[in-house]
Amino acid sequence: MTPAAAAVDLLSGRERLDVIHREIRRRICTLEYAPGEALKETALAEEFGVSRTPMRQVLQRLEFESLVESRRGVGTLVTRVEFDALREVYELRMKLAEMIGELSPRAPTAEDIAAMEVLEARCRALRDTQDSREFAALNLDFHECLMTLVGSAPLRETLSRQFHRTARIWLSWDEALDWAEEIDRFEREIGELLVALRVSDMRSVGYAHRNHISMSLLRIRRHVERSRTGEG
Amino acid sequence: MTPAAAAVDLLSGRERLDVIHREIRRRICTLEYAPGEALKETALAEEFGVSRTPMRQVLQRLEFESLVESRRGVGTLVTRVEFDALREVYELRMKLAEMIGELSPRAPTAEDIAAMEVLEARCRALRDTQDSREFAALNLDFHECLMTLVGSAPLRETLSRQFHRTARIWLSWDEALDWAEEIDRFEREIGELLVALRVSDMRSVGYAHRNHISMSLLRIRRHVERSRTGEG
DNA sequence: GTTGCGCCAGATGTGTACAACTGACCCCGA
DNA sequence: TCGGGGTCAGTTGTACACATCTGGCGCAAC
Repeated sequence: MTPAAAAVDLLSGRERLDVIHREIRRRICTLEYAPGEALKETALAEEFGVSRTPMRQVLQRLEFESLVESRRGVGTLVTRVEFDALREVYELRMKLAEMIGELSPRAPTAEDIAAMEVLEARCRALRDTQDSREFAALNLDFHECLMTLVGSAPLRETLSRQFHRTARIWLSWDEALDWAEEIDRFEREIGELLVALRVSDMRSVGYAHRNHISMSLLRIRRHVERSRTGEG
Repeated sequence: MTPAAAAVDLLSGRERLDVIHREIRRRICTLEYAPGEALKETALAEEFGVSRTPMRQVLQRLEFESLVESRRGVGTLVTRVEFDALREVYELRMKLAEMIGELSPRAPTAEDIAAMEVLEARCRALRDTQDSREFAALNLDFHECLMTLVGSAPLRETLSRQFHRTARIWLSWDEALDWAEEIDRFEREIGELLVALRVSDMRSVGYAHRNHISMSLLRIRRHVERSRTGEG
């Protein structure tokens, strides 16, 4: 029995499928599965200790989320992230982030703040290691932590969906990034959020996150333009 | 062979499933399937001339869209629309509507305007009939027409998803509504959109739609409060 | 050497039998 | 009459066999 199968075989029904879904999504968002790579239902089913039928449910859910695309006779291909689509997603995410403090905002608890402080510490520890896998994991965990602060369920779902759709873009430029600067930026964002959280100012949380997305898009645009110039 | 099966059996693969999905979604949004009603995979599969496997795909997609909920040993239940959830959805839709003219707006063509004029005519014709089925169909068609004007794909998907989630709320108050007033309001909204479309002012389109959603939420709130008062 | 055709391993899509579970009905006893 | 427990018809969840299709490889003709 594979480790993955051992981890999920004691769960039952819907929970098991949720765990498998999260795990495969994690692999896609951390580039363990590269864009364009063909996943195979049979291999995944065997790894997780289930038959093809529930594994296909998971993959279809990922297809609705635009993370994979099933093609008959070929495989289930991990999607690529095109810049135009990414720009539209980021522009939407910016607007959605503004709403965090406006739509049914939830007052942050001491636990929320503590969880965010743990992330801040992990980010600080990351400075020297340049571990891109841990960076990816931190990014996903940060998002999840932020989502717990969103009071409006439909807003939370929408934010989460759009986030995962493009989360892997950073890792694909591994060497091209100024690592220290990226860590600095990330740590600064978490710091800003913590300041706002400690005074229960969810509007500031939303706007700070919005600004982070905005600046990310600017950097992506610069990076893409530089690449195109280099190619032409 | 049932009529539904005859209509879809010449399509193949993904298209066939899309057609079935749209049809069942339509039935839910027009209250042909009442909230709480248990749909049966076997019966639906037989009606559409497919086996349970693809029909389950469709139902799972509807479950992701929060329109049904599968429960083992019971059936696939059409969800109910609670007011708190509805309020959150409407508040999000209001914000999303504002973005129609801001995120990648698309210039309306003569065809777009013509299509909207057809809807206006249908709305006018509806005034005397009080045909709630046609009202529901018109509402869905209007939404679809509006969505063709949205340039940003992620925004369009999100708007559509949130719309369908609550679209059936109107029909459940069939007798309680002032029919003539509802038709008037609807016709006025289409009229406002047409004015904006004719001058290619997509911002006005978005804001007009936002206002329509806002006033709808107000009326829903009034209706709910009146019902609760009446009950208590 | 190049091109084109055909075969085929292997992938996803579909149908079906069986397992697991739920809710209601019925019957029996107090 | 009412309460409780067992039985069972009917439903969704799972596994698997088969149908259908794709892309690549190899061979033959030119």
